[in-house]
Amino acid sequence: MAAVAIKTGMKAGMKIGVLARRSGLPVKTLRYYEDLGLLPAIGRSEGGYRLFAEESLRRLAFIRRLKTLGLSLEEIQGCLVVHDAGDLPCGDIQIQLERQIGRIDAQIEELGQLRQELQGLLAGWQSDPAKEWDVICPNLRV
Amino acid sequence: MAAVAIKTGMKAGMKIGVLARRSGLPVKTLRYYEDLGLLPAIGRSEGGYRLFAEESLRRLAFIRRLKTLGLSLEEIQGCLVVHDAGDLPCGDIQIQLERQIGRIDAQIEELGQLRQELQGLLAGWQSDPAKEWDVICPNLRV
DNA sequence: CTAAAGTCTCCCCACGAGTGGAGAGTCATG
DNA sequence: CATGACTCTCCACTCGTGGGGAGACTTTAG
Repeated sequence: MAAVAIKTGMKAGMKIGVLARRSGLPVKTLRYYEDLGLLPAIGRSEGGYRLFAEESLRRLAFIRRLKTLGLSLEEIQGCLVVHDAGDLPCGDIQIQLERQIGRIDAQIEELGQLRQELQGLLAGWQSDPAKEWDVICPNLRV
Repeated sequence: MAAVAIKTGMKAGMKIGVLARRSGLPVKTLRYYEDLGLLPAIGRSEGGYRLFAEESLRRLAFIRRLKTLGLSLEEIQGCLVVHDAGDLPCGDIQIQLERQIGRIDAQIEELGQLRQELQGLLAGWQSDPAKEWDVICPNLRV
């Protein structure tokens, strides 16, 4: 009985397939994250199988959330390193998110300019102009 | 005299280095374009060197222009095929550019939503909240 | 004990638009 | 004719985030 209690009570760690099912991520992705150091396993089974703690689920949720916010795995890892050092990563995450807003703004700006250029071109577009010998498309004065 | 006139008058074609200098593009890029079929050479010299016509310069200007407008080489090639068939590619280019505006709009929309999500998160951000045991960053309710 | 399912490592593939280099051949100038 | 500049082909690599599969091993259920 005690042995059973110990057995069921001791979480030796999930194998990767269980973590995959519980997190909804492919096994390949979990291995990839572990290789990157993003998702440390607590160890290996006797046969060499990766073993993950419950905490890995929180970690993966965190990673996924930051990924949907547009952070790269490298940036996410930066935050996790802080967390793993025992500190609250909120400050670092804030910085990353602000930087991300900056990137987005730059991109939107760039896209807006491009859009305007395209609009301007199309505004004066003649779909069937006179053929010119020295230009591929007379609408594009290159 | 006649021979000289023929010699100077006959443009046997530029070698790739000349085209590179005159177009401002790297030799490697020109070879790459030629491999893709984007920039046909008029032939080869006896020694196997690519020879390009003057027209290649216009072609490259065209390619560059459409590239700055955000079209892929594949899309550009689509337009050039029409041109090479002897037709005016204006209609096809117009379609591509309109499609490109559509892509840009979709991207801007997506970026705007992401930006808003980030803004919302940062609006209520607490850079030094109480530590919680079951969450990596209390600002991110994952 | 056996068969199936799970897991391991290792390597290649994808995308787009090139870039870099090796080794060999060609051309132009002195 | 020699030397340097030019060009050729072929191969690998870049960046990020994994996916696919082979071949071997481990674990689990019956």
